[in-house]
Amino acid sequence: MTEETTPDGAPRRGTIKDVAGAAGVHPSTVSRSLDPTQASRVSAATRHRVMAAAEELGYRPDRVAGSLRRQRTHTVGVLVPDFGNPIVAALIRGISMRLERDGYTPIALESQDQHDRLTAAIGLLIDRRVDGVISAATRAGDARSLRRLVRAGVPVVMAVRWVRGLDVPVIANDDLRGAVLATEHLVELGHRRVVELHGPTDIETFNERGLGFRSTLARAGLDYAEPVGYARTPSVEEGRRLMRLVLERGGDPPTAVFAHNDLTAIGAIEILHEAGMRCPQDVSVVGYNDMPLTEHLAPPLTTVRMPTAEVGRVAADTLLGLVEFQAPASPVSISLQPRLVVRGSTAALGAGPESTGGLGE
Amino acid sequence: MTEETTPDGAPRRGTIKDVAGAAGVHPSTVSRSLDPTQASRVSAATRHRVMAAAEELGYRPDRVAGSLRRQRTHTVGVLVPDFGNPIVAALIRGISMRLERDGYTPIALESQDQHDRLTAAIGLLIDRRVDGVISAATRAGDARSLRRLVRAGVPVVMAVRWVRGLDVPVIANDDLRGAVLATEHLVELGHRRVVELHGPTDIETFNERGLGFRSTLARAGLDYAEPVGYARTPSVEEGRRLMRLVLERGGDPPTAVFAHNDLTAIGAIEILHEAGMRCPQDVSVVGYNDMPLTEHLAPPLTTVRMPTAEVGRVAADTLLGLVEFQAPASPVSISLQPRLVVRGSTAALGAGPESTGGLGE
DNA sequence: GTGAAAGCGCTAACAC
DNA sequence: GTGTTAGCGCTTTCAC
Repeated sequence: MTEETTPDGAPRRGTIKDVAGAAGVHPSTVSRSLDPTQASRVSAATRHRVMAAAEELGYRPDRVAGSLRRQRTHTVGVLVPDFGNPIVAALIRGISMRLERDGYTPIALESQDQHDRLTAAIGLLIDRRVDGVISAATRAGDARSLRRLVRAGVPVVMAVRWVRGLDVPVIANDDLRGAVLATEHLVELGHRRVVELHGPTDIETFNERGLGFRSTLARAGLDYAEPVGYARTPSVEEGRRLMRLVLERGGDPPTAVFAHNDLTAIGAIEILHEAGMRCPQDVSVVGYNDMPLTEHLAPPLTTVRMPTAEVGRVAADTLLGLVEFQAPASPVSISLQPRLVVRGSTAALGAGPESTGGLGE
Repeated sequence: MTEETTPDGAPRRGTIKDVAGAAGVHPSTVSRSLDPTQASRVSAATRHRVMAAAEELGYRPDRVAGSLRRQRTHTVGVLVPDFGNPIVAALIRGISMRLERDGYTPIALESQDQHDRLTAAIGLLIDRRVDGVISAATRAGDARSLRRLVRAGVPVVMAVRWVRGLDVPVIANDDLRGAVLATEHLVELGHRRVVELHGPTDIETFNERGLGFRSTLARAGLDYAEPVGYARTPSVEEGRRLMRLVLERGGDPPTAVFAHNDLTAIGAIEILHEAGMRCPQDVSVVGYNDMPLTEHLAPPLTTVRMPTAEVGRVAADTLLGLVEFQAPASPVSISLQPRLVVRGSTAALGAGPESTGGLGE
């Protein structure tokens, strides 16, 4: 088995012509034999001869050439804000698994929540001729950039995060519902002074959570106060800042806190402890996301869990629908249902120390 | 501005011919004008005319066609075990940032630590004609699969994880050193009965940590016992299992534990608590990775932090060296230095409760 | 059922 | 400094 090499030493990759030569047929016959949808138009005998030759030579069709010819790359752009975000990890996995089934490859790019990076990533995806794009990185100012994809004829789906004014399918978690679950939980525990720590307002996800919070308070006949501020990022530091603002506002401190995010909740609990208040005995705290390790905190965090991998699966499914068939007249929008995970950071109002969760000291 | 459309309604994308027509030049002149390395061979006047026309038409070169013609996709495969792993997130970010600088696009694929998925991913990358591959997903049995890339003439670099018997550059964390730092810390705190919770042995990273642990004990004149078992995965459950085995072994329980992984450490601490031992008052525990939230645990985890984003950057840098120039005769191997982060889960032997870390009750 | 021919969009070697 | 020509590797009409 002699191995041809190119001038720079790399082995020359076999092409369809090599296989054709070895099998004694025309290249087009090789192409047909290897394409499952066309294979029936080739006689069984020659098809087997071709497959044997291809196997023998270790031939693998060049997907780049195929892409150019077919004007289809079988590639999907996936725009995410941050690879370090556990939500993103679950989303990407859901997307990849679905794409894989249909032979599509994801090209995942990170915006780091910077508008310019998102814009650049979109340009790149257009230049690389992806067949579609799933964006989970969209914030308020990004509609124009995404519209560029739409104008270029690239099917787009928004997943998890979405913005108004863009006529594309949205596959998201039902964040309004999640906030209702969290807030109802606190109300049912008897809490009457409940505040929220609101996430960044340029991400609709958080605005929905605010809506759910507000409406639940109203239904329960409780007072609602405008947030003391809005987190600039979903982070521990911002949770600390907002919680400090709440305590500094004066008046009776809240007995329950709904944080729009687990990290924010963690920061809030730290500040409460530093102020001499115990969680959950004095103040109950609910987070959002159920990120890894939240169950191992002290106290273990009560939080809202979202089916994010499923969102990814459905988003990919929807996108492939657009790619492989026609765009449906009106974009579907799907909300998947979150679920409250009750742990140790919430307790009945005035329940006292005996109801503590945590690692048990 | 009339917009041509294809039969199925998508706007027809302008090609180099359209620009050539608009500028009144030959397509090759357009190509030269738009390529920074060739632009000097075109007169300033026509170049400007071409650029204006390209701008006007919103022309963007088709990277698929370019890839086929140049036999270079400017694409790099990145093989990772798990998108949900924070180490992986940092690695991917380091890699992407470096690749971006040179106009390369990462194609990140997840093996989920399954050999067959890794093999399939490698096949995919070959078919898509990536210019190089960075693998952080390599385990003991995967050398053959990776060798397929080498044989296909694709430059390969191993990052973070590596295996023996593969003649490619390795950019990794110095895990032996990290284990030495962790173990020395425990020894210096006066601990004499120190055990390790050993990670999966098909990942060299963990074997290195075992080596560092063992050698440090020897140097300190302390007894070393073979591990009671090996974690099948780096997880909380496996930490619980191994710690339980240690306690069941009988004899004096250890006063210090070196876990090869943060999650394992967390599981171990849980079991210690359940057995009525306090951390760090009765037993000190060191983890490995410094994953997010470890500082917010009770007690905050003492652990080893690795410069993983930097590993990614260097790995990408090394790979691009192989891609753009020749392969250096002998593969370089680089180890980056970890650093011990001392927090509340370790304390001096017999220091008593007053030295407790944690959120302070 | 198979072959011939054309061409996806681009770039590079070669002319002039 | 610019145009001409060829062709990357494949798929897909169109003949027969």
